[in-house]
Amino acid sequence: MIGLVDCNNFYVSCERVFQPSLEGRPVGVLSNNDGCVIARSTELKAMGVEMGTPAFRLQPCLQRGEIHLLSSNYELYGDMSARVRMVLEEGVDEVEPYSIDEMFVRLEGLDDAALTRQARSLYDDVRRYTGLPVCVGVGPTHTLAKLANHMAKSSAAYQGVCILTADSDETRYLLRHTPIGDIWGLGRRLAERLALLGLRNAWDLRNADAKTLRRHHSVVLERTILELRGISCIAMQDDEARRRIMVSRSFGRATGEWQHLREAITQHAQHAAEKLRHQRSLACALYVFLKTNRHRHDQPQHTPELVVALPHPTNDSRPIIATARRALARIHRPGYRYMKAGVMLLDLLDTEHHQLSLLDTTDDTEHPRNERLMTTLDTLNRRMGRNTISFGLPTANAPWKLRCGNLSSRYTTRWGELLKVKA
DNA sequence: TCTGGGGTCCTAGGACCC
DNA sequence: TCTGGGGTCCTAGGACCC
Repeated sequence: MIGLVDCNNFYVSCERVFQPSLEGRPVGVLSNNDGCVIARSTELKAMGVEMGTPAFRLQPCLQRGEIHLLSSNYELYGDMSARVRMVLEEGVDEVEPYSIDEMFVRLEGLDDAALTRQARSLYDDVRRYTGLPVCVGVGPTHTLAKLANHMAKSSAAYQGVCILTADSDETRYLLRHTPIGDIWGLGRRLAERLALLGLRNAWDLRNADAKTLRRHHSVVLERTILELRGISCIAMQDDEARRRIMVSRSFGRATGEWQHLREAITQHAQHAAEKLRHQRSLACALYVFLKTNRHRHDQPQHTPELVVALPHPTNDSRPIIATARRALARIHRPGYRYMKAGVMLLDLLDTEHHQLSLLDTTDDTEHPRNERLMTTLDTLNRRMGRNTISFGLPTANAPWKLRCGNLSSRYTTRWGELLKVKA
């Protein structure tokens, strides 16, 4: 069987671990730049605040003190996620992180009673050791585990743990009451198209002809149908290496100035290179883009982009930054007010399997030195905080820097920001 | 005034090969 | 008039996820 451990209102819960006064109150966490709501506490959801609501629309509630809005603190959330993973790894053999707040676990060779005990103990352990509330869903396939988790979350009767078998009355009942759009992997588009065929809920789909639907739609749909029947089609993924690495941010204020754009791209290229080294990969190419503010219909729009090859496969920040800057120079057009910039690393290779290029002119003795330099850089930045050492010194108060008006402390990753306890 | 930042997989169609 | 039958690789774009 496969379990899905999903943290409840993850970002909000991370904040509450260190600010217990937020417990029981309507709390939202905002996207970068404090732009819109990306996580909501149960209380905030109950007030009718939708995902993606722009922060400015909530100003009245905020000023009346009815709600709390926090800037997002990814350093904290990332670290809390790693802790959840460690707790799960104590309890089960195989953990597959699916997103920052969800992890699949493999639960094999257990009878019904043992399965229930195991799921319950994962539920208790994560809460006890990290302070985060979770729900646990268990099923014969990823898709059914996902559904079970949804049930555990939405009905208090389950007390946070729901176990579904392929062919029980309970499963049948739940499938009948699950709209197609709520099934993992099937979105709004497909739901609309399937509705035309009279298929409305998961039970209809489970009993539909998988081969025909594959022909008219896609193999993804066929797999989902089989998964709903309890036939596992989605493998656990063990390789953690990403195939693309993207770093992009909206700016705090729009800017068209070359110097500012160059700083933003430099910073993004640096962070991307850091991520690249962390997963032990090399990039062969990169992609750079700029965007103007698409919500400003009164201003001229420009969204240039460019893919360029790197001189050779590398994870060294310097050629990556240099290439990104050259690409920027080619796409930047004066006279536009840009609102977002980004760098994506492409065609990633595993460091181990890399073949040195005949055309690579770097002296062989340079490679180990460059590697040591990058390793030192990463170690310092990891220990002392990101950007302790960086290429180029960004302008103070540059317009491209993020706005984050209500950022909580990085309680678990910065010595200077530890929680203070008053006696 | 103010609207996020990442990812994945699949498909269709073009270019090209024998 | 008639104009094969495979195959691979690459890319853009759609759909979906959190």
